[in-house]
Amino acid sequence: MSAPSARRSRPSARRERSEKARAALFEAAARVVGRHGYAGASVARITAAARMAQGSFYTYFPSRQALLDELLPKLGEEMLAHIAAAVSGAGDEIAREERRFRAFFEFLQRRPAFFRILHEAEFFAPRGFRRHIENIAADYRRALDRARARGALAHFTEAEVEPLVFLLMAARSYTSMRYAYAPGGKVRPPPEELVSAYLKLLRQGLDPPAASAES
Amino acid sequence: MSAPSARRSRPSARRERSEKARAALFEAAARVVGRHGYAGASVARITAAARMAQGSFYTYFPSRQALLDELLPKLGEEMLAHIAAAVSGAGDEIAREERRFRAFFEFLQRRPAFFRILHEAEFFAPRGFRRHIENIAADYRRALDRARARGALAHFTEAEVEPLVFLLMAARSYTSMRYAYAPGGKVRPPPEELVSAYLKLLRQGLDPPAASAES
Amino acid sequence: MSAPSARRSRPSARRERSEKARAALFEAAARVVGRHGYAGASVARITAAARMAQGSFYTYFPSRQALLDELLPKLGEEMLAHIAAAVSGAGDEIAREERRFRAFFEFLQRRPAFFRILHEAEFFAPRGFRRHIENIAADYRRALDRARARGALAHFTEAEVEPLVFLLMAARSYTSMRYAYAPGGKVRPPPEELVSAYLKLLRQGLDPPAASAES
Amino acid sequence: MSAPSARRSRPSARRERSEKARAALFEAAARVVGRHGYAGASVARITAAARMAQGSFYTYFPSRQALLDELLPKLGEEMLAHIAAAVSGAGDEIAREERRFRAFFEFLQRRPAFFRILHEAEFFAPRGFRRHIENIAADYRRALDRARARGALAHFTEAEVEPLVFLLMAARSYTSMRYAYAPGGKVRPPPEELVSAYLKLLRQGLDPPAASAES
DNA sequence: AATGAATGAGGATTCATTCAT
DNA sequence: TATGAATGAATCCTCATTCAT
Repeated sequence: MSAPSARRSRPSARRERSEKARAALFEAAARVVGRHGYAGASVARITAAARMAQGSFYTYFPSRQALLDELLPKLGEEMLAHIAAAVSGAGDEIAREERRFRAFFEFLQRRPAFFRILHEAEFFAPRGFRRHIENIAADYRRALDRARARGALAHFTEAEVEPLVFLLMAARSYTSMRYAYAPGGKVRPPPEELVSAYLKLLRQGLDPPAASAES
Repeated sequence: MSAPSARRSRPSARRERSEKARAALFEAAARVVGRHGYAGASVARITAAARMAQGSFYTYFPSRQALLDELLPKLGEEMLAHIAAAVSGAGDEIAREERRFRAFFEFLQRRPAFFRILHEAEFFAPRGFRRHIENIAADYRRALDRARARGALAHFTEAEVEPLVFLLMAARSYTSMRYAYAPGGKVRPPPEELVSAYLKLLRQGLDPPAASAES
Repeated sequence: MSAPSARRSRPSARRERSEKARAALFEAAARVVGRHGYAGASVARITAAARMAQGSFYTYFPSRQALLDELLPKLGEEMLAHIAAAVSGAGDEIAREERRFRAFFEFLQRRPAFFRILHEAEFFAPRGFRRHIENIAADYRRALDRARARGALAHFTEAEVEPLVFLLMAARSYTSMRYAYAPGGKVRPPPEELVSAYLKLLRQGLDPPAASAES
Repeated sequence: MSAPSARRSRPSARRERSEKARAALFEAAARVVGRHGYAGASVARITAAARMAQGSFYTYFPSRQALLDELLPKLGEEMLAHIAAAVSGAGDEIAREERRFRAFFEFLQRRPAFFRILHEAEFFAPRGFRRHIENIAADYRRALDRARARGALAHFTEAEVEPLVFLLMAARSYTSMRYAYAPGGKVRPPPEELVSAYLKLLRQGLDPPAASAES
């Protein structure tokens, strides 16, 4: 009764359409979360933004949470790429960290939705958040390991590298909440005092060497 | 139109009972948020935990949000007191910061609910979160100003002190998410590597002075 | 164990205090209904306006509804008095009705709360509304009966007098909703066209006598 | 991205079912308001009467109020149609008004719920009430303008026509409260004395021409 | 595969009335 | 008698998910 090839298109074409729809949902979700937060990212809103029927959502994702949990890791990769590009070719490790720090804020500005997605994910998309943190931390870890191979960070033990990674991540993530976010979803560049304070901390610690020598 | 005081029970007795009920709601809310998060802290659950009728809630708080917003600042003061006690009498500024850092983690362990209350507040009780951050930052700020008066932190400019405050707050807050939280609401002490890495960073920065000189 | 006369004041003094409190609640209720409508006239608001504890309300009235039901009849008597004063000494029955009509609108302006109390009572205080209507109608009825005794309204049968009463009440009550109410609880005087149209209707009916003769 | 029409049931089938559900809610609401009043017309009751889940309500109406506000204008059009049919072909303007007056009461009897819906709407569905009043008044206005074009109502000025409209509306609306409503939601026909008194008023005013001349 | 209507549990809040003090 | 805290039923609305078409 049915004529298979006539009735439906080639499997690959189907696959393609499917991928497109998934991607559209992603895009829509990012926009919606950026504007309304995870809590406001109802399936209704997301599908509306993707110009799709509400029910169709469940063809592409098993649940609302599943999509939300993929959101951050996906954008996180963009962020990593952006930072990697910024770092390439910099001088000593602190110069490289400065590039990373600034690049992080640049990325926030370029992709303002990312700010909200990143910061809310911890509670609204915890699986996604963890995956993202692991991705970023692993990347950072590789960078610091290479730095150590080059002789830098010499006074930190092997076991201290991971904590160090989180301390550096802390610096940019936490301060971005304080210094980058402006009402209305706007994202500002970091004030220079923040960058310089950070760099001084990285170069010499809390106190100048002389002071530490005397103590 | 008003009656002599002998005619009805001391107003103070009522006041007292009232205070008790309010306090019970606070306690209950802290417990509930600790276990279920802010999102799960429905008025129904909170009043049930306080063994009280749902409607009674509104005798003590104008809204659910109002209570939730008071939660963190209140516990934050406890935290501040705990840290202040721990710091008193320590040596140089870095030793003091070590005490603060450790005391922060101690407090998390003593008051496991605080961990969740602190970290979720940013999104579920933003007013309370901001008040808390301001309280903590102001306190920190005073500490660093005193340190500078004693000659420490000499290479930071006046304008860099506030950023520095947030960098220090970042260190403990962000790493606690990674190192202190264990599933089931358990809170662990920080690994020694975290503390030592932090202290090295504060003493000498990323690279030992010699190394940085040579690079 | 008790010394009666020392402990409490004379019964009449008590009665007096009690009356005062009741009156205060009335006043308060009228104010509150005027501003917030019956629906917004919660016991809490009324007692607050009367500077009294919520619970005390039930010493003076068996229920919220009981007070609300007394409100309109009470104010209605004031209104009757006002209208009666205005009518006294006027000429023919239509001149008298003009006085009543205008006096009704004057009263609404003098007592703006009355407007709302009157119009909402039908649904929120139906017993009070019915009592009020009966009072007004009975008064009107007496006036028309006297008019008939003077030879006016000669073409109406005895049985048509009551309907007539309601037709006259209709005119002022219904048109006040349309022409007297202004947003913000303000009450305006009736436009002259309303009064003149009404009087023409009363003097000659819809069509001038000549016209009706010709038809 | 959209599918051929053969693939799923005709959209019209869905549309139809949807219309049916909306209509069912209307019907249910009219019944419920008729019996319990607007205040008792909870979404729970309405949906129960329409044999539908509570949540489904919001597929068809954005809010409870939105439905309630549509109720009266909708029924009002039915009423207008009923009255228009009754009036057609009557003689002079007063004969026509008699037809309208009687038709109004007939409609109340045919649709007993309308009585309550009409009278409570002023406070519980004010937007709907205003729309309804405007509809009715506009219709009336057209009728009187036509009458004037035919030479009737000659002694009223242009500016007095609108007030006149409201005086006529007043007559039927207000007296229906008194004469048509019976406990239990029953609606009675108007007593003949009401009709005759009304007509005498319209034909000759309060006093017969002779009497008024003599006074 | 796509649609969008249907579901129903769950949540915050209000308020008349009761009651212990 | 006066107080004001306590009660708990009732209400509107949201939304993830399911399901018939």
